[in-house]
Amino acid sequence: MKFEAITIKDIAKALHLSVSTVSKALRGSHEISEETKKHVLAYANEHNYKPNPIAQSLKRGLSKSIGVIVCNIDNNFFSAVINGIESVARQKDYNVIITQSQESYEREIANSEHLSSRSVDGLIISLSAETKRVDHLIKLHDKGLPMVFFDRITDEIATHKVIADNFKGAYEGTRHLVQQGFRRIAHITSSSSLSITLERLEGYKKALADAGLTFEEKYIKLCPHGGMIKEETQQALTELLQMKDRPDAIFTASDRLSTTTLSLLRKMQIEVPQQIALVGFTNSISADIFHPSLTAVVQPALEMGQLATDLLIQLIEAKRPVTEFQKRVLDTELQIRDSSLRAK
Amino acid sequence: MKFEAITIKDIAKALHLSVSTVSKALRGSHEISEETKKHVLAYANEHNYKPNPIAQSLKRGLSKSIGVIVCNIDNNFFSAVINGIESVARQKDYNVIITQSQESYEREIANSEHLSSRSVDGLIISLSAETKRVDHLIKLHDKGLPMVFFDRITDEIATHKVIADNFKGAYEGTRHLVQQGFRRIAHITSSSSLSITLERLEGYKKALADAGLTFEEKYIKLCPHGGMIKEETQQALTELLQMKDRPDAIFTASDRLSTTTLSLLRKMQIEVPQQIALVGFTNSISADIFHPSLTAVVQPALEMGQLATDLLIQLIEAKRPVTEFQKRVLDTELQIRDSSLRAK
DNA sequence: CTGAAAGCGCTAACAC
DNA sequence: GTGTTAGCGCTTTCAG
Repeated sequence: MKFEAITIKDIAKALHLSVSTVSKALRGSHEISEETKKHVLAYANEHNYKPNPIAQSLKRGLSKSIGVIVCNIDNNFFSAVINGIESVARQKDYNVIITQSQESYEREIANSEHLSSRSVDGLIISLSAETKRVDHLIKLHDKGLPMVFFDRITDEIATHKVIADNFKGAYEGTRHLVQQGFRRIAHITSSSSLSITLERLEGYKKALADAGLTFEEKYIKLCPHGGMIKEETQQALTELLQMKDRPDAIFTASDRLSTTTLSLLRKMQIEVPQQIALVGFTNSISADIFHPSLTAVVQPALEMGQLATDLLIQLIEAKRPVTEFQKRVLDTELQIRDSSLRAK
Repeated sequence: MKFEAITIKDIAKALHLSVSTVSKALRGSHEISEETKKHVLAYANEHNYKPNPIAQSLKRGLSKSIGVIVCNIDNNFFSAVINGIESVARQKDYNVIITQSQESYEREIANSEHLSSRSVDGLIISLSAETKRVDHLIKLHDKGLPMVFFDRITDEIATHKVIADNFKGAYEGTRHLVQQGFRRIAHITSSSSLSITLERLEGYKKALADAGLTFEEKYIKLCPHGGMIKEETQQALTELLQMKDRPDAIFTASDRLSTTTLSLLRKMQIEVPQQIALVGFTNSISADIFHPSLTAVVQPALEMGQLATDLLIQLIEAKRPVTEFQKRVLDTELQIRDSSLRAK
């Protein structure tokens, strides 16, 4: 089975014109008489002619589509980013092809190779938690494939980048816990190779330092798969809770980590915030109905997606090679709820 | 800027062969000598040759990509379905292009037209809440575009369909409330034009009937935009709560409606389940950490996506027109949590 | 103002 | 076993 559509040739035949005349007429060229144009347009509309985008792509060497690689769609942060990507792409008449790395380095490589080789005009990427080397992307970038990074970025490729103000977000989240009177604040975060991990860690450290609290290495727990593997989070949490100077608060660094931590605490019947407080990065639309409602550092996910797409399309459509690259840092928002409030 | 890649022609030139020889060698044709094949393969590998998928598509008249139209990605049910679609598509070497209707009829039409006209080989669709007529899809289907419906389906197009057992899911959810001792059970649901609305309503009614409870029209509240517009849900809820024989339980029919209802009840400081119990269709991965944890009718979203994709690819790759269509009905699961438990 | 023809990268008859 | 050629649908010189 295949889908049959009307082509320029069909129109030409029906109207006793040449294909080139029809082609020009359809695109409103000045060299075609008004009358001919009218005929052609009328016939095209009537028969619902749509140019074959594949043929156009082959001709132009551009596919009018952009590829997206995120770790996982099933995550409020990334789905909101994709929402943003989609809206801008649609408006500029680009298709969006979404792929997931599932935090796997292998799959990230496979996806990037699949998406490249002419089938997309550019790439929007957030690195997987497992990714430590970006040679696969450097190779594509060197060959001229435009790309924009967001959220989990790399310094090794010179191109546009869009991130939230991770330092500030983490700083504010941690400072809030300090202000509430918590003193032993743990930090559960992702793979140490991710840019966001470092930035958020720095914000956390600074907030402690500014409050005169000493930073304790033992309170930092890494989850190399960013919460995709529940056991990692379980393990991190268990270790924290077994310490003799057990933390009185936790600051989690990502969407999945935040919800998983809350879920695990609940299973262990540990009361939040009475026994341990919690603040986390999350874009969950349900943070207000969690038990307890979750104090959240929220990223402007939609805007990040929109901006990344704008920047990518600029790169794709640039007449001359772009040499000045932007690193856009958008503000986060701290939404204070019950999970971080000091019991009176 | 555009992405330059090596072509068959380049290989042919370098090896002093013809393009057809190279083409055949690359696909391991028997008519090519082992030696030539070896040379060609070696050169291709070395220079990282990848066939241009656009040219292949144009040639074959197939794009090896499938289009998806869902109302919204930012929703645990749909993102999980997409996860399923993606996994099967990837495995069978198809690209997935995801679009969102945002529950808008207009956008559904625009998306379906955009995706068709040869740029995708088939469509996987869940209808928007606003959609009452499916002429736009009938037109495409009649032209030979394979499509598979899931979740929100239509009877007007003869093709494969994949749904959850909405009747049974709603029946079990409602019966559970009855068993817990609730008697005035309201039902907040989506647009009356959606198949899922009807099926779930029937399950709800049957459960009441089997329990000897009389069905009350006034306890049914429709949200024509399926929860996308918060005010609709707000309105529905307010009306229910102001009744003099106010419901003692609510059964919500979709992901968004369930979380929005819970959120609104919390804002109004109405205790769940003490003042009103709640059971809802939802695939939220966080239902266990809601306040209270939410009793959920869960759909096998991943499997639905996988199955729909399998069926679609069968249609696309069928040698002869398919005339026997399947309607696959997958089981739902009732996860009982606190929101529906009768206070002792 | 209109048409013929080349070519985007690839495949597949059909020659040789 | 290898090469020539036509053609997928479209755009774009270049002639007429």
